[in-house]
Amino acid sequence: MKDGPSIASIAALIGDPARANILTALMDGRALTVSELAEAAGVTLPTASGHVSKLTEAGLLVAEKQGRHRYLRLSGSDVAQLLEQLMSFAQRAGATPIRTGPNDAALRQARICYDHLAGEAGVALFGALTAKGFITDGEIVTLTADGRAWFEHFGIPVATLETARRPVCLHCLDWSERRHHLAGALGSAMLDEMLQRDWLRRAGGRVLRFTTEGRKAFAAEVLA
Amino acid sequence: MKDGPSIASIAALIGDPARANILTALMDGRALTVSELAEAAGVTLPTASGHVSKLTEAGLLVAEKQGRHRYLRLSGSDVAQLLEQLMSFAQRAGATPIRTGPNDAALRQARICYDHLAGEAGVALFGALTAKGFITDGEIVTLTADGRAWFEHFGIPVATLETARRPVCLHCLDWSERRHHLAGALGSAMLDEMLQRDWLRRAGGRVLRFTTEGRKAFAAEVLA
DNA sequence: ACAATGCTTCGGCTACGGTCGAACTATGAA
DNA sequence: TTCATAGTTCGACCGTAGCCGAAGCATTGT
Repeated sequence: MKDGPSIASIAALIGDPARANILTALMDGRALTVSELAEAAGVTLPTASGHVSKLTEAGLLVAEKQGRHRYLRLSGSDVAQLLEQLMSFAQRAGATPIRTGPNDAALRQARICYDHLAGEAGVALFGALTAKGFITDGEIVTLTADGRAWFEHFGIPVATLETARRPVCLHCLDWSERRHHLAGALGSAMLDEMLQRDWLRRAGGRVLRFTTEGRKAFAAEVLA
Repeated sequence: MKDGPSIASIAALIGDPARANILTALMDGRALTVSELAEAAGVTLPTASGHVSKLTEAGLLVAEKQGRHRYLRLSGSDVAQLLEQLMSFAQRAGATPIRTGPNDAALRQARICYDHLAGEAGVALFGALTAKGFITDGEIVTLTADGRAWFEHFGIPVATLETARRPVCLHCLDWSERRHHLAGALGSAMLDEMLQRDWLRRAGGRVLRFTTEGRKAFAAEVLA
């Protein structure tokens, strides 16, 4: 009974613990070397090398050679989205006793999802933007005229973003909140700008932490 | 480096060929017995039984006992959506040479995705409904007043649907078309109505085939 | 009560795939 | 040229998990 593309191979690829670790380690959108991935996955270098080649062959990762290093990143945000979706299942499945780690709470509050803001803060941002009518919340999220003005004023060169091939607005399902947050070029630029302003900082892995001033400013300028 | 819920276990669950077959066999939304699943997956009954218990334990399937039969179905449309998303990867990954089977073309044209219409026809339906302003194409797809009237006239008791707990409108990503199609209670009711009118018929597995009259009527009454 | 059917559990077999150490290649530095 | 570091490939080891046949429950039918 052949029925659509065979999902088994791709799922099995993600299903190995070491490879899953590699993939989640890359979910902050940065590119890591094979050695770094080996450490992240808790395996030796040769093992990681094998996994990486399988993942690139399947198109989940892309490699970029630079000198004697090989930098690997997720091939696109769609991969990140798939992983987030799997997380949302893994969570409620409760197959694992969910021994909520120390940084788990931090992850829920604010984290990087590929290249944009996720977690409570990400969902709050998305909600505020739609509530104010800056974006229309749709299958294809679109930017309104008001929104364009606001983003420009915020310091994001919207016009420049639109010339690129990448979709400006996208949404992405948040595994911890089970609601959408802003992705796409705009989501990426928004996160960059907030990091630039030192509203929040990377705190190891995917965790993002607000600075005290940043939290205030975020509430006042964006959410309010 | 603990980082979010562990996706490996859930992915590994889907990653086994026999289990993947079981899951795809259930993607038409119907409930099948363990024996039927065993045949679909190409394994013996004891083997299938073991797989099924793992899948139910993980919350991907739900069981319903009826006499000495045990009917199994996907636990929800979100599972179907996850599977469709995996298919979209499996497809472009090209890990498998994609030897496009005979019914592959048929699958692309019209098929059942859990309980609603998918494939070219499903995407066309969704497009037509949005183009006419019957639904707004959003993160949360909503039904407009015009749309409500149209669906009622088409023979779908919208008010009744809204009393149920299930969301009326949802979208679902189509693996073959890479665009959204209509899901949710409305999508389900729409498919039921079209089957009722004999516009299309189940043709084995998930494949749907238009009747000649059905194709005309669909084009005239819905797409036009 | 007995047989038949649908499913689960058990025990044992097998094989696939992940893992590592060691050897090899390639790039860059001294 | 020589050494050091990053990565790949190879060979061997091992564990896990899928698979089946046989036996055991449970439910229905006669």
